[in-house]
Amino acid sequence: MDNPGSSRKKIFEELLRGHDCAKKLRSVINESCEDGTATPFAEQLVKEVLMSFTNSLLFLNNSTSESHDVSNVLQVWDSPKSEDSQESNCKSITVKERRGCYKRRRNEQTREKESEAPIEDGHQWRKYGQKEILHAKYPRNYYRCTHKFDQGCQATKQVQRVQEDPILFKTTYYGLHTCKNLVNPEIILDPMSPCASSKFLSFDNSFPTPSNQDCPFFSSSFPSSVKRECKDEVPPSTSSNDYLISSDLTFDSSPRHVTTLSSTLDSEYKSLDISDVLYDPAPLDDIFEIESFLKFR
DNA sequence: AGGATTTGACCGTC
DNA sequence: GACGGTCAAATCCT
Repeated sequence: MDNPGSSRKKIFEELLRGHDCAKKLRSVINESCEDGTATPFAEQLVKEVLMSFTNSLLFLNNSTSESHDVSNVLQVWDSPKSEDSQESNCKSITVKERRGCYKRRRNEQTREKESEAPIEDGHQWRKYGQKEILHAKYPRNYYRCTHKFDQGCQATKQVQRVQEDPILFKTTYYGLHTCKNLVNPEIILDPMSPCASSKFLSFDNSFPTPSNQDCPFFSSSFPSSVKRECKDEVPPSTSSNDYLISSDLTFDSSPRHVTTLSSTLDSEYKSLDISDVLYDPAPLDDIFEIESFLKFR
């Protein structure tokens, strides 16, 4: 029986092959048209095929361990497992005994964002701690993914007001979401965004733009009136699937799909390597950049 | 009642 | 020993 890594590699290669074929098909279709552009329907079909391959590749990438993984090549978020190898010492003991089996973050890939309000980042978070930080005027708030225990999602974030500019909140993300909420996130790109290079996602319609009123995650630093973090920073519908591309909407440059969310999510996912590639609202061809990453293995 | 937040304590790292 | 990250009991909210 093949080892998992080998199987995965084969799956990747097959997906890439399909991806490549879809690309060629697109060229064929375009060439078959006099003006070099395919019919909208054909174009849409090709897009959907490409999206399917892309999502599969992305899924595969997200669901893998860091070994034998494009994550390594792509410098995808990885948990500091190597560093924490001794953590296994903690796993066989009881929860009570595990207490204190904590590691200070070090050399872990992070992404940071500052915004005027707590960020709607498309995930559900639960606050698990607050800490006064030395020389910092405002406490740091610690959040973990709500799905930490039910899905083993290791994503965490820290939110702290910016001392120099208390209007701003600095959010630091650690780890990738591996949770999978399979509710259709209806992700779209925002080709109109000024930060075209930021590959962020937007969720169709309705989730509210966060405001201080809605998302007062700061507690003790903010007296009384605000005790809770915003009920949900997000609609309960997103997760690693957030990174999936909706074939309906993706790459649709029509402004009607542009939601106000862009401004709040915006460069949230800037550092999402493979996701970046996949969601870059640049011309469709850019999506094939994934190949250069994946073939790097 | 169940889920989320608060907060003091624990413990690894520096 | 100080600091920072996490745990978990107590508390709060819906």
